[in-house]
Amino acid sequence: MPVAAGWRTVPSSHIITESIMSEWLSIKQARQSESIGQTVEVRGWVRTRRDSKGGFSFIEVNDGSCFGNLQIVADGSLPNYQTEIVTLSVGSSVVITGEIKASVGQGQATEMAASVVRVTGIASATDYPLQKKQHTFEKLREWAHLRPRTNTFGAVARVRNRLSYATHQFFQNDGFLYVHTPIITASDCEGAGQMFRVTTLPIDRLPMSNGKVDMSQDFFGKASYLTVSGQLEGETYATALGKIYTFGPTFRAENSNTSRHLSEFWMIEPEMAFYEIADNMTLAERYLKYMIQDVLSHCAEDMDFFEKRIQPGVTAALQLVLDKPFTRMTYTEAVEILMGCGEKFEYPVEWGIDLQAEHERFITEKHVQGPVILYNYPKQIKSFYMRLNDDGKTVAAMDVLVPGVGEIIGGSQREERLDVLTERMVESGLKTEDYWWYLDLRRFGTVPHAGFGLGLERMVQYTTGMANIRDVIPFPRSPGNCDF
RNA sequence: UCCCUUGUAGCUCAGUCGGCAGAGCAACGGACUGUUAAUCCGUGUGUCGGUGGUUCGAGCCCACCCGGGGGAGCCA
Repeated sequence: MPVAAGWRTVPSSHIITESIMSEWLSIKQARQSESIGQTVEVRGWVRTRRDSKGGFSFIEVNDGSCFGNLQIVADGSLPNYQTEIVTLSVGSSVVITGEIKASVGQGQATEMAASVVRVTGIASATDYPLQKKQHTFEKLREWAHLRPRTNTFGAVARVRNRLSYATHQFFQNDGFLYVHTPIITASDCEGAGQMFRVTTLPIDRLPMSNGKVDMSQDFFGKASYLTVSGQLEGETYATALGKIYTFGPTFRAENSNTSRHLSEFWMIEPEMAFYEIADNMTLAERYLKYMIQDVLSHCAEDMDFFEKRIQPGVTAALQLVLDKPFTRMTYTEAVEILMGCGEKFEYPVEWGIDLQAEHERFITEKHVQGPVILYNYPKQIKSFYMRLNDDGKTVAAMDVLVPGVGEIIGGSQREERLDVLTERMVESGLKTEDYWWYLDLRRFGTVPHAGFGLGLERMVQYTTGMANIRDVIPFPRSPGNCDF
């Protein structure tokens, strides 16, 4: 057990003379019945205070270690009862020493009988924005610096943390190597939408040459951008070290205003040498199931909250994902189902079109009622690096669709044949010389390989049932919004 | 970017036909022998998103601008 190392809010010169009074427990520990009988210290923020008829007060304290609060019973005989305790407002920070006891009241196993209540910081009740009631998520976005103090955002933060941890566990246990791909890149990779420009040029007086901006004078001597994917760089390490994964921030300058898109988000991209499309699907399914299992077993209290207050049925849906193998379906099969289902779609279905949200939703929510892996898409609607199938018209691409969120994973087997890849690049209007290093992977010891990308925020949405992606990342960046 | 919708007290919202700006919660003051969003009594709360216009008179009507939400496209 960690021992409080003389932590105080007094000036540091005073700390040395203070003796260690009692053990510092997290609220999570203090709420467990094994802690009954101990005299300990807890530190956190006041969630609510209720004054009782008997001349004493209940203070609920939370420190983020778990969903629940610890109920503190502060007796009227405490020296600072009238001066401080009865004025304790929501959001104030406290350090409280007392004995953990079995709770007399309903709703909690333990409570603390306070012997010392120290107030480290008052949150003025008239100024503190968070009230002891529900706020809309839209309002809480305006207070993104304070929203982690609410039940919902605390729970989201813990689930997000657990999903990140589970990601590393899963890949590390499987022998994958964590590779850091660059954030700043000079290659307009994949042509995957608009990129953020990175520059040190003065925007009010750009150096011009022949009527165009002279990029040779920029920091890197050429145009550079924030990455939209670490995939191409990831492939270089996979084709040397076998199985790798990246996990980092990704940027898209698309003017997307939806509940499923961010301008800055976190992506996990495994890339595996000697993997074919079927191996890729198996890995994606194992990975998703591992994360879900991990969250269900380690964030039970938070998941109870999401089940009761955010999206009833979310835990049963996740449990179902664990129990059932993912349905695998070719694009062609999906199109046949959509054309024969009798459903009226806004966008008509025919072979060759990119599937619309309504089509994907029908497949995953109505037809399969669970996760589905669609694969072998028409080559026209997919990227140049995806491996051309023998039929000459489809590529070995795969999307994992889940109910509610839609596409959670996109991936493919990569084109390992130099001649086919070069031809596809030319078709796509890309300059092969810009990708000389990428093509080198096919020139020197080329191997079949595959990989995929998973958007962490969409995974957090899926596991928590949170409706808007802006509420599953601490500080959301979207068009027109870069506050905090 | 397009379509729809919305902006009024700290928060959630009502505001009729264009005629004095109004509820709940929070806050504040008080009461109450163990409370769980405690309860009860009392008190106050305003750049009606902004700018301009119509009108004797605009929260309400008109124009433009800004922000929020939902849907679509793009994708993860």
